[in-house]
Amino acid sequence: MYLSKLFLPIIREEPKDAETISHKLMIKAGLIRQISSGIYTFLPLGFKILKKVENVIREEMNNIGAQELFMPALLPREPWDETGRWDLYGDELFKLKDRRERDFCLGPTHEEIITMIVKNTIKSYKNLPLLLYQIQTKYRDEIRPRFGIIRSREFLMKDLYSFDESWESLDETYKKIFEAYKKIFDRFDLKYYIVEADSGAIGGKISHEFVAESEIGECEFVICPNCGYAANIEAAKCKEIEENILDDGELTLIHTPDMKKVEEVKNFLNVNEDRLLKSILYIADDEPILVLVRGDDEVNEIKLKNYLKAKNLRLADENEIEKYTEAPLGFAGPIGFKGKIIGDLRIKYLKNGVCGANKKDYHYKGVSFERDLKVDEITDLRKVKDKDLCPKCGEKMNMKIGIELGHTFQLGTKYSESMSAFFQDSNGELKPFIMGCYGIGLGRIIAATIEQNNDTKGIIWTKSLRPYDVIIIPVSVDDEIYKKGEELYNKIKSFGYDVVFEDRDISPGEKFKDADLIGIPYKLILGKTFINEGLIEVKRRRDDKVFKMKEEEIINFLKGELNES
RNA sequence: CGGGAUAUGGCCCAGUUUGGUAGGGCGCUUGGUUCGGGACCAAGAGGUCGCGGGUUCAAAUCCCGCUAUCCCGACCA
Repeated sequence: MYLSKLFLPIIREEPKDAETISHKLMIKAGLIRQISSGIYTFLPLGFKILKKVENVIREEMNNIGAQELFMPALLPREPWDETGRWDLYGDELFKLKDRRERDFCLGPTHEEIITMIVKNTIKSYKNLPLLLYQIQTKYRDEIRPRFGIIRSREFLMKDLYSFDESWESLDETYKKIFEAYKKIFDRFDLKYYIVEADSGAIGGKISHEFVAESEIGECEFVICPNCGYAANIEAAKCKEIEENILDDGELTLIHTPDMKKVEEVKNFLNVNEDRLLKSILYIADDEPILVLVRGDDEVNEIKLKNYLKAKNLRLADENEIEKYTEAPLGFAGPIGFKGKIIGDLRIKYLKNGVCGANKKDYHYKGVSFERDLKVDEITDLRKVKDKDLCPKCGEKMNMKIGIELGHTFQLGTKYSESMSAFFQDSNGELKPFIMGCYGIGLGRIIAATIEQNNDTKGIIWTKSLRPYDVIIIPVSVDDEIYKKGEELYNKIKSFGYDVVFEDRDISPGEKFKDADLIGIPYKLILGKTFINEGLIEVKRRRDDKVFKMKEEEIINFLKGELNES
């Protein structure tokens, strides 16, 4: 490729609408252009890299016997009604109508569609397990698109679906895919964590997220430096912390006018947050439930929902609070509360604490757990925090964020049952498929790679994503040098390397800057070294190391370098 | 959806307080010089100042409404 012919709009200025490194660099280096919020065009260079991502994933999918297919993005409403997701998915689903006013949506994921296809095709256990995947554009109307292509509304995803005859067989399938995923992220030279994720109240048992190490990102998780336990914040468990706080006090009703929030009560009474008891009223499938956590903790609603096995869980509104606690918002408490009360493990150690009195403008102080509270159930309900104890080994865990690259999920029969997708087992009995689904965000792999590999000059591509192997830069416009460059270009190309020839009539500095920005791993520089010594300089992007060599040594050098790193 | 900010040539911005001929840098075109880390000189092309309304002799600038984009938060198989 002659650089003058490449559609490569490089920008010198910092793009004003980009904050994160990968977003800025992708725009500056001419990889992407924004079209609308969360919607991007991949320009030729970006698209070339995207294709590389795609091919690595495709290879590893094919290696485990998964078969590629291609489903539409424009989908009719009916299958979504069968599983209830037309409504459950909510505003995140892009909905539209055709000219006859029929409802359609743009697919955010394809469980319904794949199930529809398989149920009408596979009737026997003899055809299982079955692995089907596609690499296709997904649409999600995200509340807040962010970080360039990391959270966008249209994005390319590899989604794989598995169909098994039993849970045991699914376990094996899952393991196989899990290993393929590790291979994929290893091939991209990404630093990543494998994190336990929430599997939801219905169906699945196991779910994992593959999270790229990064300063930015939206996946919050904890990791134990001792045993390696890692879990998404939504799913993270923690060990009970045994702690002794103060002696019992005398239970007293105190006037706390207008003190509704933990912060206000804390300041008013001059006590620490950990001495307060937060009482939060939830409505779980129409039943009011008072949830107790310590003042400095927060309720993890997913844990709560899973524990209660509730289909619907939400915070009570103000009217419901008045109705059930007989006091306005801010004064709910367990003492005298008539409904079900469940508490977090940590409140067991509460002594001489403070809680709402179910009476406007009043709290109790001197509250002790054992003496004063009647709690129906105690379990782990709080949102894990930095330095909480590991549920496996008891060490202090660290909180981290990162970029979620992939998610694997055992679904079980959630979709097969609601859509009546059955096969006949070896006894001739009808059974629902045991399913799994597994996704990888392709754009995020590019963004995460850039987040992990860059310097002030630009992107430093890793092995499997580099858009080109080598760029040939004739430094001066000297005719002989230019011709030599062109000759070298043809020669190296003939050995199968992906080469760019810098043929633009611009200053040397700009040639170097551009090559560094787009991150080409090796620059072959023809200039004064060549004129004076007859040698060609090879400069490595990764560390700026310069190697001078004769022309005939170049191919061997490249062979060694490019294959190894 | 709450809070904050922005919108002026392809890109980055100044001009708005105090209304009076729309500016700079980068990029682009042409000619010349230059050529080892974002060169220089000269001449050019390119703008409904986000959109709609209002005030005024006169609006990028003042007033009202709307939209888009970004950031923080809430939300998120």
